[in-house]
Amino acid sequence: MSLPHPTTDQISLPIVLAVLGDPTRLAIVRYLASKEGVPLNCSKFLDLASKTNLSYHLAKLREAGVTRSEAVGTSRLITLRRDDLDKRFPGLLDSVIAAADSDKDLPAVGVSEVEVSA
Amino acid sequence: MSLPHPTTDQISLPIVLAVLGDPTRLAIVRYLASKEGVPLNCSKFLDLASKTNLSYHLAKLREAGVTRSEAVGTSRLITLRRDDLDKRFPGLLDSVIAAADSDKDLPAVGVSEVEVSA
DNA sequence: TCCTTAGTTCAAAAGTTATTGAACAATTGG
DNA sequence: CCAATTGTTCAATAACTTTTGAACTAAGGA
Repeated sequence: MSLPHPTTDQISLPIVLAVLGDPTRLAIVRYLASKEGVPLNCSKFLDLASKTNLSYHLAKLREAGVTRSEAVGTSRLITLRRDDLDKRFPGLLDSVIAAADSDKDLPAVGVSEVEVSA
Repeated sequence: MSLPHPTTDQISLPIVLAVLGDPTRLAIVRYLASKEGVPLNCSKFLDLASKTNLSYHLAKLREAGVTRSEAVGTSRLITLRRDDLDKRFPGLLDSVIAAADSDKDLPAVGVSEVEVSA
């Protein structure tokens, strides 16, 4: 941990909803959820927005308490604060992610990626 | 029905989240949920905002597909589109309402009301 | 040490949303 | 018909949010 994060009980519902109500941030959260446990760095999300803009969106997610950013070397490792969100707002994250997964119009990370098969 | 409403499959997740990410609108939805089945008119929400401003917020909720507004005489009867939302985003509305109910900092309808007992 | 990589910060511009008051429309009761 | 009630619309403004590029910092490798 390095940057300011709200504590679990400081996480606010309207702020979380507003933060998730942006397609770019929803795509980030969805991707983090799909790689749960694996801390990702910002470069993973470069197909969603510019580096500067990503920095802005990732800061919003962090400040809302949705993600945790840890400085490691020159990278930031980003993880979903699933436990904290589940404790504070039971069921919310799961239903948002399920809804996002079912929405074909949403931007997504790595959609234009080449699938590497064995 | 009288005013433009999206069909169930036109309801968009980021739009719903953004619309719910406003304390006034969250309070409206919460109150509608607590009076489920009872269509309410706008005047019920006058302690949340001015008449003009309510008109704006209620239009946002309607356009997002969260509520239904029916013109009856000079009133609008407003209901939650629970079935449609549950179909489109299972579990989402319930978890948002449960989270809102547990948040003591959120504005609410009728909080300063006198309780009329028998 | 110098260069590269990873990401931030800052200020400006662009775009969007919220809030207001005054004027309007439609329905209903007297 | 007249007045009251219920809510909308419009234009203005205020307040935020998003996006951008240029300049920056900090760590790590050659």
